[in-house]
Amino acid sequence: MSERDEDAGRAARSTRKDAQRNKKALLDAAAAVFVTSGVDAPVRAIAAEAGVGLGTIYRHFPTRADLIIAVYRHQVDACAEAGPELLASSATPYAALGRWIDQFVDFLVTKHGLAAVLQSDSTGFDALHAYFLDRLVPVCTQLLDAATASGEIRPGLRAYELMRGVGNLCVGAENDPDYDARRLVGLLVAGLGRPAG
Amino acid sequence: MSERDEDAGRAARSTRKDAQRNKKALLDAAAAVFVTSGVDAPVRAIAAEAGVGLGTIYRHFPTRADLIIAVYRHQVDACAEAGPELLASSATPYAALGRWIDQFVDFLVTKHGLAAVLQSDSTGFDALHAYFLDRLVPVCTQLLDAATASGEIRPGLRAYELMRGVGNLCVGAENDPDYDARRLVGLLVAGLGRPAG
Amino acid sequence: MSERDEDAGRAARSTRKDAQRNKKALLDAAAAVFVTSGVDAPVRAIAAEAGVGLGTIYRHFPTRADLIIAVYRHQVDACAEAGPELLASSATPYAALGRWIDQFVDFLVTKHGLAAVLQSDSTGFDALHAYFLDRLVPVCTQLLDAATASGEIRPGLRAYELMRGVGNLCVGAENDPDYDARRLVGLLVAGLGRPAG
Amino acid sequence: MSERDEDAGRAARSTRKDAQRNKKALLDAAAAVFVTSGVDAPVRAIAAEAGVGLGTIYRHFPTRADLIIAVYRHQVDACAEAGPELLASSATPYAALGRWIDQFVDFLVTKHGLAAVLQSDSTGFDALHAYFLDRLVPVCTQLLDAATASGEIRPGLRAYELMRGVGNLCVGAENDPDYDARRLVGLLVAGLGRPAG
DNA sequence: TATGAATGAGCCTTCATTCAT
DNA sequence: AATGAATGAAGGCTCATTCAT
Repeated sequence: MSERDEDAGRAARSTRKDAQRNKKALLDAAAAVFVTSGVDAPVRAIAAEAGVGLGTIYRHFPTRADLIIAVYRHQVDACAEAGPELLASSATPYAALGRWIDQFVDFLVTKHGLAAVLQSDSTGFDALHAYFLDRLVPVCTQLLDAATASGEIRPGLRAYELMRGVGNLCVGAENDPDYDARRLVGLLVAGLGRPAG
Repeated sequence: MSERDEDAGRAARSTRKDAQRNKKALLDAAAAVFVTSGVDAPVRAIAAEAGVGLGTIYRHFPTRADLIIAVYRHQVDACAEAGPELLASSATPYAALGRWIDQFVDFLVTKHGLAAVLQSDSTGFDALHAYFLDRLVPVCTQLLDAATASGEIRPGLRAYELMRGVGNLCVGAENDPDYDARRLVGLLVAGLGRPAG
Repeated sequence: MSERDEDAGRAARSTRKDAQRNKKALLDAAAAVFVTSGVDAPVRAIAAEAGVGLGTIYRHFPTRADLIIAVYRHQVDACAEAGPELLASSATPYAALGRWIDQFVDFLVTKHGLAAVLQSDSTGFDALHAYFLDRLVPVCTQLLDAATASGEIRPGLRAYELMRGVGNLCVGAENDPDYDARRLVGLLVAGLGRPAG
Repeated sequence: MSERDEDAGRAARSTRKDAQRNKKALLDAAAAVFVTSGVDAPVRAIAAEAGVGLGTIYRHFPTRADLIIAVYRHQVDACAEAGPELLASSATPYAALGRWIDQFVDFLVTKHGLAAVLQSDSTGFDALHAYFLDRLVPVCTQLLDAATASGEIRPGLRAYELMRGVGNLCVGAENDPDYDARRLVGLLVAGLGRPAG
């Protein structure tokens, strides 16, 4: 809008496109590297994967947490948005909760090192940690409340605690063929159900 | 009983008291530092905490795995020995399993970073990881089998998976007042119980 | 001629002047430190001498062998190229051999620690050792063969052995005013001459 | 003889014997380790080879040079003593010189790292260096003077320089089957001979 | 006296981060 | 804006040397 000059305008615009392209490339590269080497991967590795310079990473994402948040924001948002939808489309709130947890688990299990971010001591990932919880705890709370109201589950478990538990169960799951995080989460959710009678 | 496993009898490698004191100090220091900074803590930090030189660590524990194993051996052993005892003294096998898991959780929760060792990708801690599983999986299997035989739990969950799950639930538990690992483990064990009817 | 072997043309890896300056400074510093402390000198010492950080060395020369080779490459090349020229310009092949050896000695004597690289047990300098020999042994062989053919020297000595001998005679020469490596090499070459009659 | 007391005597005597035994064991061990790993071998390795404690080495040989000197003293002495004998028993002084050098080479070549001690910059081995030269240079001078007097060799080369040259030619010889130090030393000595005519 | 435990300087190497180009 | 060169802190490890036992 404000670029009308011939040269300055074109330059500014093309620059902006480059920047956007770089940002996208960085997010893709970071996602790929995180899967391979975890969220602690060397910055260089990410830059190399993206085919950009080191400085470009720091320009777009001053801290590592900024990058991680950006990488996973879309998926976190999708997960948050799925909550109400599942509640509306499922037979019971407990069923919705189960499905929502399943989706959350799918997300975590496919992102190496991501589950660890849910933990309280994720040093250096505070912003990311906070983002996760800010976005997801309300949704989870809504599901828990509904299932409690319907009498399907025992009351008392807070969403934060459930999410931490689910997150923890997913830690390291992708590397171990003998460990099925989904199954254990299933047991956890089953244990949450009000005992018959 | 197991106190003398290493230096059985008077033919111990070293009888020097200061050396033994240092070894003990190192184990205590390592335990403390592991709580604070995890099992990847700098060797220097452990040496400083113990008030000994760097070389002293390398003398007593040539590799990091040696140190970690030594730090937790006693407690792992105690946990292993508790299995049969609980089976004998509890009302039902499922109750024994629950108590044994409780004891295991108590152990893990008080030793930060330890739970992480149960995970499969504990790079560089293979020896420790193996020690844990070699020692505890058989005990846990015995308890699970008994509870399955008594019809109290659904069959099919392997001890390794249960222990990994419990271990995971305990990761980071000690630092977060809002997260009660025991409670979540309780839900997991409850979920394991055969649904009434 | 050989100046541009590495960064041939304008498509050089890096055009940054400061980087080139640093690389040059590192080569000079390494050469100087090698004279003082041998080719096993601490990396830090070389970095300090060059006035650059530690990482800069590792960037330009990932391994110590890379650095040593780079330090001496030009001179080795010059020496190799001088062989045929001397053969063409000298009165007899034996005279050419003598002059070539003189040049080689001049080279070695002014680069402390370099002579040691000719030795067989230069642990960790295999690449450098190989470079030296690959480059110079053929030249020396040519000179020896010519001098043998002209009947000026006794046959049988291989170029490798002669070069090792000359190299050895030069070890430590620059630090000792009472030791004249050139003189001793002169005796060696004289001894190689076919006895009159 | 002077120990007559029952306890004190036995103790003192046995102690003295132990000490001698240890010193001998250390010399043998050091000689063996020097052959294997050079004169820079870790002190620990020598102590281990000798089956004594670290402190024992330092008691008997406060510095590394002390140990090296002790290890080679006998052989240096033997070499020194061989000079006059060879002069007396050989046909000509030049022949005696050649034989003496041969013996010296035999000595150096069989002791890894020893030849390097002849060099001027043998940092930390100054005492050893000095011992070598003090002992051998006079002998070598005597041989050179005699051969000069007999007109067999060109005059002017000092004993120190010859010995340095021979020592240098022997550096690293034991590890390289393609390098025959004796042969090269032979050429050097041949080159020393007065040219016919 | 002998032992070997302890110390800590010193080296190597990696990688986050800054900044000249 | 982008690049990647440079920096240097951080951490692992090895040994020479001292000194309590």
